[in-house]
Amino acid sequence: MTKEPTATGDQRRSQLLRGVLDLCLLSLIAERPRYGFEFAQALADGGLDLVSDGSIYPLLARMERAGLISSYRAPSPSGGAPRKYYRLTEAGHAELDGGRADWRAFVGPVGRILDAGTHSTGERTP
Amino acid sequence: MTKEPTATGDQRRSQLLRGVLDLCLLSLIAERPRYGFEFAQALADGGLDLVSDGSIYPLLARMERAGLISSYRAPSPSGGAPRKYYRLTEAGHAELDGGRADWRAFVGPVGRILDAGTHSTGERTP
DNA sequence: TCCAATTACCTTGCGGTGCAAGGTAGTCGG
DNA sequence: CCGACTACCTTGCACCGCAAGGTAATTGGA
Repeated sequence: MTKEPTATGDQRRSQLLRGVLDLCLLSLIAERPRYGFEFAQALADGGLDLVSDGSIYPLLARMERAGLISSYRAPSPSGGAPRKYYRLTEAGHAELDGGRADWRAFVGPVGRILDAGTHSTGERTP
Repeated sequence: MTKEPTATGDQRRSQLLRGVLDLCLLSLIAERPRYGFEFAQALADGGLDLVSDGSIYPLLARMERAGLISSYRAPSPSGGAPRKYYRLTEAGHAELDGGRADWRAFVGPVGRILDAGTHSTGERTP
């Protein structure tokens, strides 16, 4: 404990986001059109309180450029600058489906590896 | 489908690894001492056939420098260069525990967000 | 004996991307 | 008219996985 580098734990959370953040945004957009500011909140509501808008806007721009989402502007009902809403394109839907599959194919193995030494009673094939 | 950018899907898998790869290595080492070449195989066995040794060795070096693992050399029984085995330090065990917790705290929310639009029959409150 | 194959380890340049911080623009209430 | 809030976007930084290439040690066949 002399001097924990602080980093290790904190930093991983950031790295974990990579490769999933775009999928999360896609999935959130799939529910209904969303605007930029909303995402950070929605993610925090979902339990992912670690993402800043500085990561989200560039990602949205990238995805739009890639043709996965499209945008339109609408005035803000709560006063302030107009919002830029995003919705999925067909390619976006496909990407989301593929991404969900990727995610599942990733979570299983990783969970298994991480649990390998943790098993409590070792039950199997009921 | 005209011309899938190839990237999107492929690339995500790489990014997914970030933030989890070190944990996987730690977990694999926790089972028993391992050497570098073994990891790629072990990960592939576990279903993660996407990691190259070019990612693993620098990571191992980083973790050793961080005091999470320690190494010793032993001759290869199958002929060839001597192997460099790694084992966990106390800090490594702690890191692994913390990391597992981080992982669980991450998988839940992400899964929930990704599944949000996927509900099959719309069952509710059973 | 010598060299080719095998096993294993490590390094280099590249590209992609999350983050913190800062800047711009539009609208409303006092 | 101006301060405050909402919302969007950009810049500089640093990290890290990957592909490709290079080195070292041991074995066995020509």
